[in-house]
Amino acid sequence: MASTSTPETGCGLRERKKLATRAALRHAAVTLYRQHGPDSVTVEDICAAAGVSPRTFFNYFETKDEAVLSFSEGTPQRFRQRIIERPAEESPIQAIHAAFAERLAELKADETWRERTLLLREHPELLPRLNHTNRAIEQAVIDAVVARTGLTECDVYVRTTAAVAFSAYRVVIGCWQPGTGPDLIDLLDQAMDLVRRGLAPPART
Amino acid sequence: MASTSTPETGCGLRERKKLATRAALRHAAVTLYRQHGPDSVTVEDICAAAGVSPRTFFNYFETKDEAVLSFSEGTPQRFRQRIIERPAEESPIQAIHAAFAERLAELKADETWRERTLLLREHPELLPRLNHTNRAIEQAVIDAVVARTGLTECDVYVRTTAAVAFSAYRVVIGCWQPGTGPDLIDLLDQAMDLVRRGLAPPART
DNA sequence: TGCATATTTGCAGTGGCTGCAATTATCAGC
DNA sequence: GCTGATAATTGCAGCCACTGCAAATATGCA
Repeated sequence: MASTSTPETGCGLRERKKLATRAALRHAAVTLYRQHGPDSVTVEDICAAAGVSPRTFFNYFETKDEAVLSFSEGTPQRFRQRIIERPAEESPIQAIHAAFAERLAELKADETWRERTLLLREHPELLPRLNHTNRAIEQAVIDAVVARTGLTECDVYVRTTAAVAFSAYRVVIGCWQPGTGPDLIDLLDQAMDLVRRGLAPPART
Repeated sequence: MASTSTPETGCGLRERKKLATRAALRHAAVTLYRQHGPDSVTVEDICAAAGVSPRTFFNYFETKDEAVLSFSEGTPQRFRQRIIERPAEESPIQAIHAAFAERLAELKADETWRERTLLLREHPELLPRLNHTNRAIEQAVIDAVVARTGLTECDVYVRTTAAVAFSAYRVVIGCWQPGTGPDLIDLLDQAMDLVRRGLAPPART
């Protein structure tokens, strides 16, 4: 449990209880969302399943969906850092590609992430509500490109690169079919290859 | 007024009244949003300004934001059609580029669109809530690429092309500075050029 | 004019979300 | 262990977005 939380668990009882409550709420929310559909689950239901009062829910999450959709703290920062730390000779898009590949390799093994991915496939109406999270990550990519190039945040090259790379990343996750289809990383390579070639149409078979 | 509505105004009084009410609600919503900020405006406020009952608001729009953010009916279909009708010798990305350029040329002249653009600049917290609209347009682009290539909707090339092109389009609108900066269409050409070159880093000056 | 049909409205209710103040649980010093 | 400072949980009252339903009103048409 709490697999999306930062591993440095505080030693105090208080800290541990908070982590546990957070995890319980997350788990209850995902489970109930998958069982009954997002709109048929109330905050009250989630709290009943997690054993806390409804009011407490909003001490942990700002919105009902956040219990299901939010990443662990620091995810955008880690994206940024990873891209920045790639070898200097890589072009921005290459560095982003490599950083995304590293990240996907981790996520493939993360049980919580896989469950959330399933949930999003079962209830696509949730996708729009991911926007808050997505924007944070896209901003992280922008920051990283700024750091690598010295250009400004408003530069068209900077913004286009970040937006294009991130949309390829999302496409890949959207196309992925756990189990049956090609591997996540292979899909990412495929999409990034298309981008590198300027989206030239594929040869007809 | 009602500049985002389809021009074929029905001749009957009923039709005209509905159009007028819709336009009044839209106008009141945008004005109040700009004056007081989206979260300080209630549906009741909007209805008071438009002279209808609060219950009526929800006969016209599904959510409060929709009065401000939704496009006119048929916008996605028109996007799709425009892309499909480009000359067959153009590659998908070229066809999308051309269709987007046509669309932007229209929008530049649309008073309502400019006002909404200003609103989004003043209150960026609204951007995530555009997702509903954005997804409809991206789907239209996907459909168009499917029609042009005969590939399936789930094909990685199809999805990547649509997502990348549309994200470039959004970047352009986001970077645009009405009045002071470069022209919208020039920005689009710039971004699409970057995409065609596979986001190769710009030459250092 | 008068009937069929659309539109508007009021009303009652659900549920997300918030501020506040009271209660309960943890912690640190002794 | 005991105690006061501090933090987390909870209940409560309330705002507001949004919905279904049925009554009232406006429009279109014969």
